[in-house]
Amino acid sequence: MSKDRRIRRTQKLLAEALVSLALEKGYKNITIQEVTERADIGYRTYFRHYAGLDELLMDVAQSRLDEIYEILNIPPADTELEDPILFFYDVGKNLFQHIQENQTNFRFLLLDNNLRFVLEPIMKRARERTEGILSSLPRRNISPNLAANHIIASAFSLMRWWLDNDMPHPPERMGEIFTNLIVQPTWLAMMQE
Amino acid sequence: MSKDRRIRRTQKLLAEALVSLALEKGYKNITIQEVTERADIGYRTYFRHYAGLDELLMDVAQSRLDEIYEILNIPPADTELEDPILFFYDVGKNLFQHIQENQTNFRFLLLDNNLRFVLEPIMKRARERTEGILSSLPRRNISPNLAANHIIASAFSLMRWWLDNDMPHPPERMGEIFTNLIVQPTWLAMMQE
DNA sequence: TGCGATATGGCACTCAATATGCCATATTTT
DNA sequence: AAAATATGGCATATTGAGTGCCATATCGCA
Repeated sequence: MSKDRRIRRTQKLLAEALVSLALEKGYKNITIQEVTERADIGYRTYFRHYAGLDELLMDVAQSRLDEIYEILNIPPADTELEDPILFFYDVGKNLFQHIQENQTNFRFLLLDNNLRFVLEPIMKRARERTEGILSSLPRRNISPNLAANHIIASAFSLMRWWLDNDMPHPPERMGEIFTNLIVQPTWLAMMQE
Repeated sequence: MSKDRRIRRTQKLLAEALVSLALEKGYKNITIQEVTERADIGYRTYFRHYAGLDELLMDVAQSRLDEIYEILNIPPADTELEDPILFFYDVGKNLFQHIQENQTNFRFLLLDNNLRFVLEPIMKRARERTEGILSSLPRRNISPNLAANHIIASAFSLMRWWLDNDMPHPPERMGEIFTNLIVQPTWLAMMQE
């Protein structure tokens, strides 16, 4: 916990105001003034916490990311995975499960086109981790870098499709689709040909 | 050709200034003032052509899109394709070919994270056309809508990877990768299981 | 070629929003 | 209870968007 209760209160209110406003009108169309008004926090106070809107946004994104990493508990990069495909399936299933339980925040982060820049570092990290896993494959007609890029980008587009269509399948089914449509084919495309 | 030579001149200069500035500092960080200065066009004149920065951007995007449609010459939606997979391969190959020949404009449009909102209508159109093609398949364990979403989103991420890594493969090879990594597997995932 | 139409350029101005300094007040920590 | 710190409100500087006005330059067309 950070030191002062007032700080936690202020930042919590600002974060909630940002998310709700962005869901209503899009991140691009909201101002710091609006956020402070909805949060019922003095305009002047905002700048004692964040330099601009993007900083608050980054803070919100980091919090959601921390929660995700906590839940997925991905093993460190030098760990030997006994069944990588199963690993991806599990991660996918848990991921979709978590998103379902925190819809508001993930609709905000994933569906607003003006928030892509926030996801960039997150996707980069995921790509690097994935590339590490794929690099252990013997034959590689497609570079692990490209394959990792494909898996992560496709995973994000799958999450977007799912949220955009009001989650027509349960998380388990999404894990299967992720495996059958993305992971398994990438694996095969790297090996065969 | 649009009517007045002065109009064409002004809009051309503004478009070039926008692209070069956005490539240097990112679309998010440029102002109308900067664009008019670099284009050597009066600030006041800008608003006689576009209501804001986004409008000029849309104009640029639309021009590139028109060029692409011209080159790909996609048959109308009610056309029966004899070999859909081959169709996707050809489109992919020509697409990568065209991007290679117009790098500057496509780096600008595809790699700037703050330009995603411009691509949205373009991707929507591509998704709808693709969904139409996939809907003719008999067995469908995965909905044509989801499959189309996957193919188009993956195609865009593939283009991005290619530009970001300074085009390590020729367009023909990219067409193959598009087919082997994305189109063919999607086809199979829809049928089998 | 010349003329009416139209596009451009520059200036002054309003408006909206960011951003900061100052100080009184409220809340928290110890 | 006292010292430390966070907040709120006000005044103000700054930046960039957007507009009205009018003189000038360029264009299309007869």
